[in-house]
Amino acid sequence: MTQDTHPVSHQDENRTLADRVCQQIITAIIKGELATGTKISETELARTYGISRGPLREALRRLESLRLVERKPHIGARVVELSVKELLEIYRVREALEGMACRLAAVLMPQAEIDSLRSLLDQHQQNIVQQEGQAYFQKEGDLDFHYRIVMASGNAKLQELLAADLYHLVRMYRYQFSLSSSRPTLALREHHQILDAIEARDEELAELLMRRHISASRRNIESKLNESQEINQQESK
Amino acid sequence: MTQDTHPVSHQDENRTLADRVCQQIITAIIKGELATGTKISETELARTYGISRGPLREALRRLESLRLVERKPHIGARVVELSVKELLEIYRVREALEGMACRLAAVLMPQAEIDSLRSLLDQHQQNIVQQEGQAYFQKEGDLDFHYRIVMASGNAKLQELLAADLYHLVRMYRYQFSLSSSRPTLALREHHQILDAIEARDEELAELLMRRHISASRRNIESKLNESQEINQQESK
DNA sequence: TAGGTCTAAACTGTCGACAATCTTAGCCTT
DNA sequence: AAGGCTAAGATTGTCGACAGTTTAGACCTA
Repeated sequence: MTQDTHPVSHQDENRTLADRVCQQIITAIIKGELATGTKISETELARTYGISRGPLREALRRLESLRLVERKPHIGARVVELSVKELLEIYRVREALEGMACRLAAVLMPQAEIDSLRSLLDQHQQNIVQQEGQAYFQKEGDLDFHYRIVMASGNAKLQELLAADLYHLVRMYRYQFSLSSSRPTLALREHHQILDAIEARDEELAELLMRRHISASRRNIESKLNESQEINQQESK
Repeated sequence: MTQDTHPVSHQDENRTLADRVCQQIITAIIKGELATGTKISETELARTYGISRGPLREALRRLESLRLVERKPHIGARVVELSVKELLEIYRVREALEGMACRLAAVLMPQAEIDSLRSLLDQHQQNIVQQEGQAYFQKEGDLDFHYRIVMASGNAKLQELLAADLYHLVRMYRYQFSLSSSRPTLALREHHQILDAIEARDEELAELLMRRHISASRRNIESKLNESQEINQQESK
């Protein structure tokens, strides 16, 4: 997802210290610079970013609400562990929420936005052909498509849950598991079908297709990850 | 919702100051003791609870992630304003998420838990008859039913989004708008039907019925609130 | 040598004070 | 008199220090 499509406006030097550092840590975590499971020392991290522990704790608390770190009282914060199980859970949630978002978008999305989104898909097509591959597409471009539909739902709660919260985790999993779609052409066709349904103002179909699309992604990931990688799912009491 | 069915275990005197105060403020907000739209003074509220501003800010941060307060940098925190619009948005989200939860529960919920839930519904029946009315039912009992199904989904993300986050807001709206179901008997019958579908392990039907159930609630609220009350939907830039 | 206990170091939770920003009230200008 | 500017007050953001808890390691015991 590109920076400027993001809901939070980043006219950087106006915000609070905790805000900026929080954003930095998010990036570091998503890109894996702070490895999963790492214990985060408040003192040390505060020194690293050149701030006091106060703002840093605020940033950590925000990261906790994004489910990027876990905190336990008197023990400390660690970067979350990724597990196939959780990833699949997230896809169930996305199936439900984005399905609803798509249904609402089918009613509300202005024709102009539909046209614009259509051209975005054409651009994705170009990228697939040019790069002969899946690199760009599933990594950021795919989220752009989903992001736009969520925004078109006109439902602030949906936007907040998906775009502001869940997508951080999705991006993290993609980076760390190197998840690029093994089916970029198929996924693109599905995107077009979804947009067709929206353009036809067929809410029922739009929701159905979006749910199928995400469900297919989930099953794809499921079969791929269950055989190859074996991510350790730690238990924590 | 009763205290002990809650996910966070409250063996009170073991937790941190911010934890306890956070819980207190949540209750105060939900019950309306801190009126909606009220500006929260950190200094004053800290004095009220006899703690320093540090833990209080942590509590406020937590409340922000629950969407019970809104914070703006350098300006302060205020209790959220309630609006019909947001309440309806929440019901859309619930329809999507609880529909999915119900689908999963239809596969996973153990028979013993189904039986237990059935007896809970019987108990609700008693309450409706005894109190000749809707007071108890929709207020806390209804959430108990939904809560149990969400828990039976076996999906931690769903549980977290619904039970830990969204239900606080739902309870707040119920308190403040005095929302008790105008159709307790009908709602109870729907609950039974949903449970029937789960017991029959019919995921498709279970999801459908739950979505209809919540959707009906939404339309009910919609028609009731749009005519009678006129909640002011402030704009904030 | 294995296990348990105790002690010390490290870390998180909490507090009070200072700095930066916003708000408000008064004054001046037109 | 109305509107804008300025300065003082209040409030939030940030910092450094202290207190309580956890953790790690050494020492002792069996």
